[in-house]
Amino acid sequence: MIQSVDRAARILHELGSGSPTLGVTEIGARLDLAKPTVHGLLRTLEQSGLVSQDVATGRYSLGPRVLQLGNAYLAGSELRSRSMLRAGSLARQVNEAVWVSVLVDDAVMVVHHEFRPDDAVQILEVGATIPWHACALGQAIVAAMPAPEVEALVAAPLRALTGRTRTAPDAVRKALAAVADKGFAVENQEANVGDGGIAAAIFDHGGRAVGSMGVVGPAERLLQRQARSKLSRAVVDTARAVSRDLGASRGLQGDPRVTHRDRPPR
Amino acid sequence: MIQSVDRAARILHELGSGSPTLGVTEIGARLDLAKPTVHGLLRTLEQSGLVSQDVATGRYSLGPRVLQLGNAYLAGSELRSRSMLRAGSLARQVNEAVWVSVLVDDAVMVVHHEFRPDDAVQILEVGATIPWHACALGQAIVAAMPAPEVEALVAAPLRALTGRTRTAPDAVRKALAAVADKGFAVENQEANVGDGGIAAAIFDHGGRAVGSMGVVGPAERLLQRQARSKLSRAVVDTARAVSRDLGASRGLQGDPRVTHRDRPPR
DNA sequence: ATCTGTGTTCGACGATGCTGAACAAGAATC
DNA sequence: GATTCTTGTTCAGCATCGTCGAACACAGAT
Repeated sequence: MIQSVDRAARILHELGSGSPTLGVTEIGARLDLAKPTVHGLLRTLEQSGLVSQDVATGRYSLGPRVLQLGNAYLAGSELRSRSMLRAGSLARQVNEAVWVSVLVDDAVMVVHHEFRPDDAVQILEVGATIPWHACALGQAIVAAMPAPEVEALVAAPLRALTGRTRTAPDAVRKALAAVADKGFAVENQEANVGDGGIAAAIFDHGGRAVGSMGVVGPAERLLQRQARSKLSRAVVDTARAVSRDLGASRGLQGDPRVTHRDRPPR
Repeated sequence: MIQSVDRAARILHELGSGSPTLGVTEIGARLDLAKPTVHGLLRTLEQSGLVSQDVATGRYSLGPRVLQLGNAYLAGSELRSRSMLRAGSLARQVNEAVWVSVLVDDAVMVVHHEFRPDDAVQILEVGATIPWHACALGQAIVAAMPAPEVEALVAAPLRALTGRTRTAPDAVRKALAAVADKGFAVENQEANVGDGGIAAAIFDHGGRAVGSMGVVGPAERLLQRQARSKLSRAVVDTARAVSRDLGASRGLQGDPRVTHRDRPPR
């Protein structure tokens, strides 16, 4: 791992989380780096457009190029491109908003947002992140991951977003087991009061959970008995169809997780 | 300038433009770097989530974290946050879609997209880029920039996107002079056939052009005589209001570019 | 089975980035 | 209004850290 690049990435991450603008000294304190070191890193990042400095205050913030890169990521995302059509069909079929998401660290990030067909004005949520344990999208992915990775996620401290968020490790484990058993996850106001969701994992050709998709909306509408079963079936079917598309895209050779080199890194 | 960080940024840029997935050798060839060098950089970027590797093919692509950063950039952008309300008013007033943009290198990037009020289904264009010389948003910004920077942009080769795109340096200079004179730019199918736009620059407290905003839509609707003058006045007024907001946001002391001599009367 | 292609590892050279101290400017304090 | 904190920035030298050539393991094509 190359030191300076890692530090630069850490600076970007710091600028992206929390305060949108930081000073050299502040960054140095947070990352435990000398002031001139941070300065040099920021200067090169600025030259690449990844960071920009406010000429008036001298403080630094993320540059426009990161947005451009984010857009390029979306444009090139195979999961996104392969799920868009089916997400549209699902949204029209059940008349609800549909989200497609990916796990990054301990949160799911929305990579596609299909609007609820009849709602006029809606906010686009692409790029937004939600703690994995507080939404159906996250629970669906995690429940389908290998046990050791799941344990690492469950063991970390889990923040409560509403009064209904599960934070106790045992409760979360139990919930995940239920999700793995049923094949889909249901969330009832665990992230935002009033909102709920139903989601299922999406797998690639090697059986790895690469993301999830599901419906999102008012809990009372989504989670009443008859809607619930209809929605969950539709979601599971669509997610499975996307998984099939992903698997078919590259001739189905064996599981890449157990192929060649199991040599430990370094 | 730190070498390794600059190279890492260049890799990201390469992954973001053109082919969405690249191999180590290919990147090495494009940037004229040794294979192991590229490999080390990629491994570090991958660990930060900025890049991800396809386990099956071994090729690399942008990682989900860049999208997260892009979202953080939007959330923290002062230009965006200060123009959103006024962009909404403008869109409702003239019943057209409104874009707010920033210049990055030789293209404008859309940082905010206000939908045309009565259109039901529209595609969100935030993060998209358009060559500066082929749209009103770009011409408005560039016409308001210092002469040397303008010259550098005009001197570079300009690509034609439609039959109406101006590419000859002299023609572009003439157009920019007209824009600077009138205070707004008009584009007629120079980027996409059928589409046109009217835009004006946005300035910060130091008089620097930090972006632009304008209306976008079918050329025949926007550019007919009476609509054109009504729209251009509304756009100019709104852009000026945003500029005022930006200037007022940090107590109006003197212009930082012209030392202390020209202190404005208070 | 051979061969070119890939991504990857290793080790040693030396360029390269890190650090502590010192600098100029602005803001806040009294 | 002078003082005393800050802040972002510059400059050196030493040692670290990243770079590169050659060699490896595997995949697909010949």
